[in-house]
Amino acid sequence: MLDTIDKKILKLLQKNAKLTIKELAEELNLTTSPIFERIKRLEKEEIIEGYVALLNAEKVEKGQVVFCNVSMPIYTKENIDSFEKIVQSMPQVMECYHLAGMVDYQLKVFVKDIKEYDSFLKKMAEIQVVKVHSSAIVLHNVKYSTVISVD
Amino acid sequence: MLDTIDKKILKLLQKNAKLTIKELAEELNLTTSPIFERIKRLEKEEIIEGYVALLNAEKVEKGQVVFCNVSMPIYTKENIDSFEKIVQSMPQVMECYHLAGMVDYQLKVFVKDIKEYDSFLKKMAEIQVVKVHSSAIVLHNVKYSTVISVD
DNA sequence: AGTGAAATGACCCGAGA
DNA sequence: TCTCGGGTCATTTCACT
Repeated sequence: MLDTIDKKILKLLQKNAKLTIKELAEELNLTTSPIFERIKRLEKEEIIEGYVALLNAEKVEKGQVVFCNVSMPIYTKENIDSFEKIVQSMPQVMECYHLAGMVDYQLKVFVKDIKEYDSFLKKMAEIQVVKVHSSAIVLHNVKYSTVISVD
Repeated sequence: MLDTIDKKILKLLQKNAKLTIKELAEELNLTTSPIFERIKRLEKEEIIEGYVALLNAEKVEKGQVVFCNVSMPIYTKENIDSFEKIVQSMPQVMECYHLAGMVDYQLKVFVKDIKEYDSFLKKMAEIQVVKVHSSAIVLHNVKYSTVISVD
């Protein structure tokens, strides 16, 4: 499905989506046309999901990351759907995973500071179908990457 | 520091970095020049950290997400530096946070399947300065976003 | 699947309000 | 800070290998 050239294109575009087709072509010893066609194919097959700008969270006053662990005491389809919809609409929640383990869900939340996280927790408390189990405050970010290894 | 127009530009580029300056200009009822200048300023001030392509993890055979929680029994500067460097060099580790709480670090790991996670755990076991405390398998992804709310 | 060339369109900059 | 306009460069398509 993906040959060596495709993988190299994906590796490079994951690091820098602003690389021109010409630059990619030079790097991979090809002309622009095949690179162009390959990128279009990777987009069409949705291997490339999109291109986004990444911001510095601290510089936009969302530098505090907190993980919020919640459980769902009454585990029904209605409660699952309801909770997941709410979470998807909350802009502070960057990520949410349904886990196999002690807690049912883990939310990664971006806030300005702990005070703002306190407000967030109050909103969570209003969601009847889940109970906040615990919070884990991030002291510092060791690694954040969007680059998936395609080797 | 950021006015309404800057915030709108950031909001749009976080969703789709392929928007042309012309399209942004039309959306915001301006000409291309001010949009161009503003984007250059946001890049220079590193509010925009970069532009990346996002891939579909399942389609590149990295569809299994696992959170790996580790603790560091002997908490010294040397051990911290050593561990953080190793983590940063591991391509399976997408994210790693130093936490205030029961466990010291949480790693978000992308693997093909549980078998591949088993191999990963064996590598973690070789790192002398940390002990794997627990793993949380992701059943499904409820939300994943790179868009930070700048309102 | 690749090259090369030509048209289309985006980026980028300077002059002026 | 903005508009307008033009030169330069990247993207996209196509005929051919």
